[in-house]
Amino acid sequence: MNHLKKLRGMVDLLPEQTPIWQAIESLARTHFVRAGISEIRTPLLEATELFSKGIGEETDVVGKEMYSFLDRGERSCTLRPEGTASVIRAVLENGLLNKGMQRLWYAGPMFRYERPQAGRQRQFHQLGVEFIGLNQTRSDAEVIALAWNLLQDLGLNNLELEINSLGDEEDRKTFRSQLVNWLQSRESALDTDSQKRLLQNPLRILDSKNSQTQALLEKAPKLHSSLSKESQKRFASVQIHLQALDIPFKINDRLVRGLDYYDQTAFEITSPQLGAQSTVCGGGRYNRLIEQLGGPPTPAIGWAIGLERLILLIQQISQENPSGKAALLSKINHPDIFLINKGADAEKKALVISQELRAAGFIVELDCSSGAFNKQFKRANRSGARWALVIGDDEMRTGQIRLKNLDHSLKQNDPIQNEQLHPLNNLESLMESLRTQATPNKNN
RNA sequence: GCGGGCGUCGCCAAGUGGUUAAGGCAGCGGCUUGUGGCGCCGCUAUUCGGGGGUUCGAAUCCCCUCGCUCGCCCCA
Repeated sequence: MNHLKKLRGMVDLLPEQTPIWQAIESLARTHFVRAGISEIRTPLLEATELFSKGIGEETDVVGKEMYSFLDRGERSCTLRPEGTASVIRAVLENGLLNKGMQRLWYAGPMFRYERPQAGRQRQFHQLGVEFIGLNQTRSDAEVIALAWNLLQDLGLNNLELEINSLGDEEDRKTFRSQLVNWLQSRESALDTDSQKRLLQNPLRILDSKNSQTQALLEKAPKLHSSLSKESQKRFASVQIHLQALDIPFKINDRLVRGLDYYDQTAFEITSPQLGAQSTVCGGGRYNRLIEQLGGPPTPAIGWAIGLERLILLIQQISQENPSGKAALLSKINHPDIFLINKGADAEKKALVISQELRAAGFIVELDCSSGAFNKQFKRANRSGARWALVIGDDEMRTGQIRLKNLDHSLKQNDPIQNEQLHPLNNLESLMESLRTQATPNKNN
């Protein structure tokens, strides 16, 4: 077992974990359908240039986290580190903007070459939304509400929505020079990372985790006060709409986000229960990106949810409250019927019956072991199935199939409910009985 | 890229220099050729992530390496 191991930062999703993924995906899909949002699927692999141009050369994602390599034609390729750039590329390349504004969602794996830690992997999964061609502040609120409502519907309490306005390019330019001026005279008080950023990306200093730097920033110039009248009005309007939707939020003056393309509204949804990597959902407006990638000037806004972090949260909340909504999501589909069978003729008949029952909509597990009956019963019990259906030589002889309720509590006291006989050649009465006595699966 | 913690069976582990590496769970087989929850019995690591060294003797000490994990940076 030493050789065939997955690469660092890659993760297998095992059968017991996939139900929760499916539950999230299906709930998300219904939210998107209701909101008139269509799915888009783009390649995992893109030309490196798309991301360096789109996300920004100076960002950490592009500078040190891209999963890049040369293909056989010596082209530089990169496994997508995020979804937005690819979606915009696809929209432009396929002329979708000619059909008007686009409301899109996507889901799938993303790749960043970083050291893994809790809530961070090299291959991870995002679920994202992009509204392209809209600049009204109502669309900001709608996009945020979409994320918020989905997370609520997944049973997540305890989330915090933080919003900020980064203003437009002009606003940021004036703020940047103010901030740099102010900080330069106090450079020695900054932590070393922030000192480096003073030259490269000074706005990022604002969300430094260093407490001394944070204390210093208390007195620094505020981004808010550099916003133009229009940007301020815009931000106020976003807030009014969020209030109208009863979505609680906090304004975080320090929220700047690490991708270069953000403009105006930026937001994050975090959970205090996640440890160091606490952001579940991040997003914002990006009104310049499309032009930057060669398209017509087009406003847009979007977000992405990190699915691994989301699932981490759901699992924590499920533990705290095993009967809550979040806990129901990881429910496993146990079979309705476990088919116990032994003997050449019986096994052939059982195979046929299993198909008929499945065609009728029942979840059926067929035991193919030809093993002793007591072994098969043990497996039936473990499978979590509600019913055991038994076919052996005796049943073939009498033409009666045996249906047993596997519910433990019924064993001794109620033999009638515990075992029934049904004709082998006409499954109608069996199916009828299964339907009318349909009970929820035991074992969650 | 930089720090901290950890690597003994599929999982959880005891063992911290002395001759056969506890135990529990799961798995398989039996008690019980055709009837499940319980019980009892048996089986399942020539080997302690890998390599090298010290020693009469190493899972236990030293060095190197690989992997996992948490944190920093940054992000979902």
